Amino acid sequence: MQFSKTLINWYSINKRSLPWRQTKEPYCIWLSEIILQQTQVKQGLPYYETFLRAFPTVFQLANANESKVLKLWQGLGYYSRARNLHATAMYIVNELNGEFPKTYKELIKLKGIGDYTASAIASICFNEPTAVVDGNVYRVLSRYFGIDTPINSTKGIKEFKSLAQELIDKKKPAEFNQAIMEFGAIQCRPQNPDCEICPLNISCLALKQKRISQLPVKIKAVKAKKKYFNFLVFISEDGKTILKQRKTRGIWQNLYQFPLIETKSEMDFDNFKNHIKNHKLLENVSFELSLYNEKSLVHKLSHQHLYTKFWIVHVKNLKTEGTAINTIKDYAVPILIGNFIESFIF
DNA sequence: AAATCGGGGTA
DNA sequence: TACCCAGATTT
Repeated sequence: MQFSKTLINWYSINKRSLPWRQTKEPYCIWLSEIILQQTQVKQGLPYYETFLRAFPTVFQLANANESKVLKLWQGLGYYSRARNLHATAMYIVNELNGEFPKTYKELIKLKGIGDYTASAIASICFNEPTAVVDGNVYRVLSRYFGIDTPINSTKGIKEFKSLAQELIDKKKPAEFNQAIMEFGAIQCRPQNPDCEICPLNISCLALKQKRISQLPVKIKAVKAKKKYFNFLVFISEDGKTILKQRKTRGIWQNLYQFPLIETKSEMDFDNFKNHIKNHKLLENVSFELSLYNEKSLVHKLSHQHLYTKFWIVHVKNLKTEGTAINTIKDYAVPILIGNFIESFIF
């Protein structure tokens, strides 16, 4: 197959020098693959360095507290990746004597490892010919073969996986898998790819049919819902505030935040002051309320747009234990909270 | 099968 | 704005 040879040749010339390409250590490859899920290389790179420095092997990662892992993950998003990373590290150390499974079939049983990551580790570390299908692969295959099956449909997922599996170079699975992904990231990029210099332009069906900009096809995402978040930033006279760990399912699980009051609409000062007077943290408490941001900060997530206000609540004493303000930087918080903490003068 | 889970980058 | 990113998991 000329397709595979061309890709591998292109890769040998054009691949970026990246730290996880200097090793075949399963721990390193696993770590890099988890970090890079739905994450661009530029964004994930510093996290990879940080994690490897903090946890050089799976044993250090397994022995860490989840809070420490989440703190280092702060800002990268999709925090279930960090929780699953830590849980799987503990499983590998405690149940597998620190040794990684060596096959796709065993790898995919681990928390946080799905079809893509199991294929990546199995091929890169253990030379198993299992094809990876990530966003890059969907794009390259849909264009080159002119396939308009939606890539996020059940049919599309099976179809592209099957096609990639047919195309993989079984003698060089690690090379092929990384080549097609890198090719998608660098050459066959989402917008305005330079098809003039593409080594596959002669036989690319989408180019021939002028459908490059229309492929791959993807089923439309649902529109994000608006939510209205009001954070209570307590400040006591003895230098404490209140941070609470999110234990509910949903976004930011196990991260910390200021006490949150979600409302049906945007709150103004008088409205909100009246709204919180019966709040359990303010019962029989004299407090002085001020609003940090008159205009809501809009924090956009994939499925929610958070219209956020930070309300400063000065009190003499807290009704709970509280957290010393000079230690709040040690807690893993959503970047929305982190940005506030950085800019606010306590 | 569809929804959910982040945050940053691009055009 | 809309879409994308070395996807996985839950509903």
